[in-house]
Parts: sequence; C-alpha cells; structure tokens
Amino acid sequence: MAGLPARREHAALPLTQWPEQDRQAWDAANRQPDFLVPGGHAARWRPASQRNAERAHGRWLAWLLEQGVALANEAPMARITPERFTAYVAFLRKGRAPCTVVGYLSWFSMLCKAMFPEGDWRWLHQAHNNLQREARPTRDKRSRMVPAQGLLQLGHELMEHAGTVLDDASVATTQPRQRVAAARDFRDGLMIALLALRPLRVTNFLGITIGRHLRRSGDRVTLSFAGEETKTKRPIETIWPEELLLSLDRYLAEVRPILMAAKVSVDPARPPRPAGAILWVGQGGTPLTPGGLTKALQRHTTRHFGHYVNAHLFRDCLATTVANEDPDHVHMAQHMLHHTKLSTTERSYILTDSRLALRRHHDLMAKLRKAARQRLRARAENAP
DNA sequence: CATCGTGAGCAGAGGTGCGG
DNA sequence: CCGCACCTCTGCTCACGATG
Repeated sequence: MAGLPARREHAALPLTQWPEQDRQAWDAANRQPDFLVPGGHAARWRPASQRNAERAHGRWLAWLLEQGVALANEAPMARITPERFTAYVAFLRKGRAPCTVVGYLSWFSMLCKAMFPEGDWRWLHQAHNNLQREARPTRDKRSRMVPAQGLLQLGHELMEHAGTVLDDASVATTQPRQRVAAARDFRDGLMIALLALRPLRVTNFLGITIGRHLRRSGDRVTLSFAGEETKTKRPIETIWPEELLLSLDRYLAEVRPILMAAKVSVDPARPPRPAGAILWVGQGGTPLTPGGLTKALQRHTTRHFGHYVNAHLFRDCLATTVANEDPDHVHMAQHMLHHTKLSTTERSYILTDSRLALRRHHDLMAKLRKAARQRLRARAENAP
C-alpha cells in the first residue's frame, strides 16, 4: 500500500512492481484450464496459497533488487541459480525463525514449479527438505496449555457474571456502556465455552452463520460446514453442546442485538462490512474478526490463567485433557478435532506431561505383568 | 486518555495424502 | 511408518479513530 510505511527493510515487491516477464509467468501459472489449453499449476490453489506464493516471489525479487540485480536483463527462471539461492537463504535465516524460513522456501519452490514448469527444481525441493528436517518450532506451546475444564469454567463464569449485569434493569438505562461491556463479556464467555467443547479452527468458528452453519432441528442445534469450507476439505458435522443451548438462546435473543446496536467508531476510509447472519459480532454489527477474537481471548485468559491461551491452543488443550483423563479414548479427541488420522492428533496435540507419561507407562507395564502372571497361573491350573 | 475494535502485512506455524 | 509434496491457517504488531 502506498501510504503505509515499510515495516521491514526488505518487504516483498508487490505484484504491480514485478517485471513484465514475471507477471506473465505468474498469470500463466494462474490461468484457468479450458477445453483446449491446460490450466496453470497455481490455478487450483486456494487464494491463501496464491497470496503466499506471490509474496514468496515478491520477497525474492526485492532481495535481488537489494543485491543490485537488474531484473529486466535476466529471464525470471535464469535468475534462480543455486549460488544466489544459497545467499538468499543465508539472508532469510538472519532474524527469522527456522520454521518461517522453511515456510518461505516451501512457497518459493511451489511457485517455481508453477511459474516455470519446464525447469528442473529437484535441487530446490532437496534444499527445502533439508531445512525442514532441522527446523524446530521456537514457541513452546506446552507451557501455555491449560485443562479444557478450566477453559469451560472460565466461559461459564464470564456468562454468569455478565448475565447478572444484564439482568439488572437499571443498568440498561443508567449505564449503557456497562451494558454493552456485559454483552461483550457474555459473548466472550460463550465463545470460550464453545471453543472448549468444540474447538473449531478460527476461520470456521468466526464464519459460523445463522441458518447456514448453525441450524435448529427439533430440540437440537447442529453446527455443520461443507467440505469446501474446511481446511481439510472434509465436511464438519457436529452438534451444539447441550449445556450451552440456553446460553445460545440468550445470546441470540438479547446479547447479540445489544452488540449490533452498540455505537462504534467508523473509519470512513474503511467502512465495516455488515454482519448479516454471522453469529459472532463485534460492536456496531460488524463480524468479529480474527484480531477481535485474539483480543477477547487475551483479555480473559490472561486474567484467569496468567497467560494467553489462543484459539488454536484450545484444540491442543482438549486433546491433551482427553489423553490425560481418559487415555483409552484418545480417538475421541481425534473426532473432536476433525482429524483424518489419529497420528495427527497424537503427533501434534498430545503433549502430555512426561512424568504422567512415565507413570502411565509403569501402570501399563504392571498391568501387563499381572495379566501375564494370571495367564501363567491359568495355564498351570488347566494343565493335567 | 484508556479502551476497544479494525485491516494490513509479515511471522510462524499446522495439516493431510501418498508412495516407498 | 516415515518423509516428502503440497497446501492452508493463525499470531503478532502496528497505526488509527471514536467514545465515554
């Protein structure tokens, strides 16, 4: 954006400033197939992936410019040499976490394959894989996890407290601001409780639309997403937790309208979208954004737990709680998180306390030994 | 003037399917 | 069952405007 200050010294070169040849190659990569010509490789990607790839190339171009390379004098594909690439990676690694660098390279190699399908990019893939193996996350999520029951309780507490404020008729007339604050807290409490029981991914969670994803059928409320709306391209079908049904009713009938009607500042340059039938709304009837959700969770979880529990971490918390409380039903967690394979649930989420794991291991071994002894004894008794 | 909420843009991951 | 190929998503920070 023209008016914005560059946040980094080496920001990605925007598409509009790419050399003509690069833009043509990218256009070709994005071309939709028709009956005569096959489409470009990138045409099938989701918009987020296209954006990422575009930025990856923009970053590369910006770096080349920084190195004094005259972009127009070289063909886009010919610019990508192993020597330059090595220097580029060295540059990327300065000041960026390993996983970030790996992410950039992953997009970069995807993009090369899409933009220059005639090239041989095996060396690039190899480089990416080598770095991938070494990369270790820098954030420690284990220390930030809390029991899922704690999250649920926090949600209920927030709703209960906010509910009493909303019940007080005098607040509505004398302290409109407090009433809006209570409505927000009620909404936050309901979101936290729902996330604790149904930890959807943020995009799906914030996208919940009344009548489309959230539907009443008989005495239950279902929550469903079509395959193309989910990250894994599989439909999600679940029911609204029974213990939150009354809260949902109250939210829809009383709380959401308060938020919709609340006055809010409007930046004339960025008029807000109307929320329509979106379930979670901010003040002034705008859909709650990822940033808004982050702020809400930061506010409440930091006060309650002493540290921030982000929305995605709710998933880890649930899986881990299930694993700790009821190790025999780990596949319950798999279904709750909508993972295709149990290994994903285990690999990514079940970071149970190692001491606990050790104890479990001892218990299991004791059980096995006991069973073995019993078998031996039974065999001895049955023997003639 | 603290608080709240916002979009933009970069940082830092999370996740699945498949083949060997 | 592991690692590769190929995606897709969330988190953080910032600047900003309005409100009580």
